[in-house]
Amino acid sequence: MASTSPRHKQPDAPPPSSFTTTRLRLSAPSDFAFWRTAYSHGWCDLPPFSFDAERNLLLRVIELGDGSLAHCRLAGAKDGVQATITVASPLSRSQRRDLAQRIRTCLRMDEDFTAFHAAARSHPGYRWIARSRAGRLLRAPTVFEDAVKMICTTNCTWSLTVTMVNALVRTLGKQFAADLFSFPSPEAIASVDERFLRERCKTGYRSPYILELARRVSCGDLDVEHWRTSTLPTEQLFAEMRTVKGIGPYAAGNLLRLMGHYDELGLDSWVRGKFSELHTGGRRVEDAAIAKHYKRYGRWRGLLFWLEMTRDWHEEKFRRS
DNA sequence: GCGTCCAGGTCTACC
DNA sequence: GGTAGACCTGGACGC
Repeated sequence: MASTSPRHKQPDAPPPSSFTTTRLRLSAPSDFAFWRTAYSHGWCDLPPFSFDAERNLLLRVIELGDGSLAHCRLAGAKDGVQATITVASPLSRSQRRDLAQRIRTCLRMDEDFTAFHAAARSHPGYRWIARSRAGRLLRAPTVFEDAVKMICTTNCTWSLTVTMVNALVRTLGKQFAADLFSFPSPEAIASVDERFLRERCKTGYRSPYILELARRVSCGDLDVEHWRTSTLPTEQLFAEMRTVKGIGPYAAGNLLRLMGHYDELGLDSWVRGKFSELHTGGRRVEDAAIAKHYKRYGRWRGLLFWLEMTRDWHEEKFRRS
């Protein structure tokens, strides 16, 4: 998971004016908050996502099921999301449905957070979560993209993660317009070798892990997309994720959160420091002590934990949410 | 400017 | 099961 707050940069250049622009209105439950979701962790700062913090916009290129590309400019609306879509040729009805569903998946618009917000209200220290309608965590259109990005967050600084993902997108993604690309498919990554990833994408020792994941997914040996709908108990899903090389306890714990399983914490150095800052006056604490602290919150502990760690991102920078 | 050291998760070999 | 070292890069630091 992105363990530093996203940094605002200039949004990508707009698509060519010769393209067709259309609008989609996506309805959401009353406890949905667009910007709380878009800015819930660092994914909004990793290509193909980008964001405009001045105007509260989330942007990205999405690849549809038929391989066509659409540039999406997403904004919060009174009852959901307003999407401004730019495409090379007009969307068919099925393409519009496909695109709408992918946006809803990224923003978790069809998930029920009623029980979570009720749980948050029952703890005085977490009532702000329900009030601010927080809880939905942004994710990619595909689990494959989430998994590759998660591997790219391991054992490095956030700036290096941005470098790696940016290079993957620019060298192996499909180009939509001058500076706009999709995230590369498993097949695209599987088509190159380890040296390409090391030298062109700067993924270093993670290269064989990313390559193996891409090859297993592209040949059908591993179905990561079913992780989002899996009914497996969290422990088993965690174990399945751990079979992917490069996905250790931290990466699996954070991926689980993106799959809607919130009983793992997914600790890294940043959240350990943040926990110490908030709870022990800066004194270093063992992972077991952090786990014990959140155990009382049951199946929601991983989400309450994450929202507590990142609360100041919104309060200091985006008070409008 | 250059060299050295360190931080950051995961894997593998070894005990 | 637990531990140590390697992996790779960028940033901090000292010279």
